Amino acid sequence: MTLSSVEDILIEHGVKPTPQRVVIAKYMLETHSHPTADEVLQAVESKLPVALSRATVYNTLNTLVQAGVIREVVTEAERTRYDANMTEHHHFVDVKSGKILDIPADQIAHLKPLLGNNFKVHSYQITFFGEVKDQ
Amino acid sequence: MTLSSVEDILIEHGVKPTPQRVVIAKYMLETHSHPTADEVLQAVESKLPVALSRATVYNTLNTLVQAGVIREVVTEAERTRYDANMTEHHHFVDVKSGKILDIPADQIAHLKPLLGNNFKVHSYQITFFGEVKDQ
DNA sequence: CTTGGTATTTAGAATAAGTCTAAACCGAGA
DNA sequence: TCTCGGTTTAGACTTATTCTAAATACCAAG
Ligand SMILES: [Mn+2]
Ligand SMILES: [Mn+2]
Ligand SMILES: [Zn+2]
Ligand SMILES: [Zn+2]
Repeated sequence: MTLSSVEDILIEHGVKPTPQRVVIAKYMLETHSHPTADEVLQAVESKLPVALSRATVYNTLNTLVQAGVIREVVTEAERTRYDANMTEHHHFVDVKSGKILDIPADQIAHLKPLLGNNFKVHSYQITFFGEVKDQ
Repeated sequence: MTLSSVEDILIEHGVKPTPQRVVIAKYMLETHSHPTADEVLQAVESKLPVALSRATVYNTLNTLVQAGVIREVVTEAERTRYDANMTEHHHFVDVKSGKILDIPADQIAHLKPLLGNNFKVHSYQITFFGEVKDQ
């Protein structure tokens, strides 16, 4: 992904493409690792000629979430992760490695999930967000 | 729920029933509110003749999780909630009130969830925990 | 009952993710 | 070139949770 195509994506989403934002968005759009803010900082700071502040990483990630470029992923209480895969999908956490894999939504259309034989599901959790009408 | 029946439950789970643990477990077993550690502390401290330490609340909640008396619920990044409902179920977060409701697992056996007309689902997330076989 | 060892509790310090603040910086116009 | 609003920065701050070290409770053996 070229820097200028990342710029285009930011502009399309109404985000002014500063060097910090471009480099962070580029990293998010290329990785599949569902990184934490700190992982983004580590991965990206060497790509800029100036120092990159932790505050800027958080500011940018929050801006990108607001703009609909990325989303937050909450799989553990300790920290938030970020994900540029905006297709409807869920997550599979490998408890051994901690790695988070994407599961396309249509792949679990029939519950008692048959994800394929490569996944051994210990447990899963569905969390709904919405509104309750009565009381 | 009587104090001694709570004691029995703790003993059955291999947890020594101290006054602090009994009072915390009793509260957890009676509420349906998926409280945070701090909410447990608030609700319970007046029930003991001695001061109750935050550390004891966390120690006890962690002990009860380990023992299988309660479980952790992670619906938001900011803090962990606790739940004594150990039946297979998921959670519905009312984004207006923040309240968390239990959804029995069999109630969503057919996806594209029909929870009944009292729930307006904005979004939902399924998180699997398990092991991946290939890489 | 004593005594000593182990588990538990406690207050407060420490840790760590995330936010806030105030000053410096930057870039698009006037 | 000058100005101004938006952005970035370092570091302080907040807050949930854990850690620490001392005090306490409990219990078994003598
Ligand atoms: Mn992906
Ligand atoms: Mn319940
Ligand atoms: Zn994802
Ligand atoms: Zn529940």
